Amino acid sequence: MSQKGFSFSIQNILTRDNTDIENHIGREFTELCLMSDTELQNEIGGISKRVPQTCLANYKIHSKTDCQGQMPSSLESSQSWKSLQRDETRQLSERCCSEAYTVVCSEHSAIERHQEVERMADEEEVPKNESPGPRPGKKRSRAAFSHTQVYELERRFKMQRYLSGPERAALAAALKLTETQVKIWFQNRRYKTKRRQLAAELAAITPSPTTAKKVAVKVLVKDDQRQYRTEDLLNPASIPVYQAYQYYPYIYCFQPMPSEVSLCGGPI
DNA sequence: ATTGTCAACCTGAAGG
DNA sequence: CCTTCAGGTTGACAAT
Repeated sequence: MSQKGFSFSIQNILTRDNTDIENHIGREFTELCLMSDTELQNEIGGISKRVPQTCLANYKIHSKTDCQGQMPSSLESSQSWKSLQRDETRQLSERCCSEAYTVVCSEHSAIERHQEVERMADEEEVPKNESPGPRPGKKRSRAAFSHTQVYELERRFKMQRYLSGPERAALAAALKLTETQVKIWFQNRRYKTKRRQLAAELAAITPSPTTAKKVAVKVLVKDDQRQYRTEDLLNPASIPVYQAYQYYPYIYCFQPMPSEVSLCGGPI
């Protein structure tokens, strides 16, 4: 069975369409979800080097949800499921479980409750009117939005690049995010789009290094020896050109500089 | 260890 | 004054 080049799509996960995955792996979800972590790793670990852990977790959670409504007791005690609920793997489980699990389960999972408690704690620490600056003594956190949240945000962004206040509030409520998170996400997304657009335009007009134009330059110093007299330098036409250097339009920026000085007009 | 990604954050400007 | 924006930076995290 060849598994090379196969990877899960978010759509697979969101729509719980397991057919593709099962075809590639040659096993059913229900079989996989009863395996130990090691067995599962051996079975499907090589499918995607890029997101093995995420896939594994999604795979397992999917298996779990597909076994509803009666959860097999073997699953309940499954090592990976238990591990997902441990603190050290909380982030992984938040990322991978929230959407798949909550879609199926009407009651809140332990993970969701954990998220809620954490969110409430955060809101208590930072009053709503206060600007969200760095909190002294507390490490900056970087939430990882779930697949569903990102999918919905992207979908909405495709439709409209800007949200009104009520639209933002509605979307935030629907995705269980704060309005600030949605606002920042849209800001970052717009900036990202612009950056990529600029990069693409730049790439279109910038010649590649292999096609860089070669021009002649004069060699003024060689082996620490001046090659020309001062009067020669005042009369450049007398100096023969050296052909071996490639032309880089911004090469004048790359002079030896003190460490505090940045290149090309940075802060001095 | 390095690199890429991205949510969070900062600054300054604009608009009400 | 407050909010939102663009543009940029920071820092956490995962992949390599």
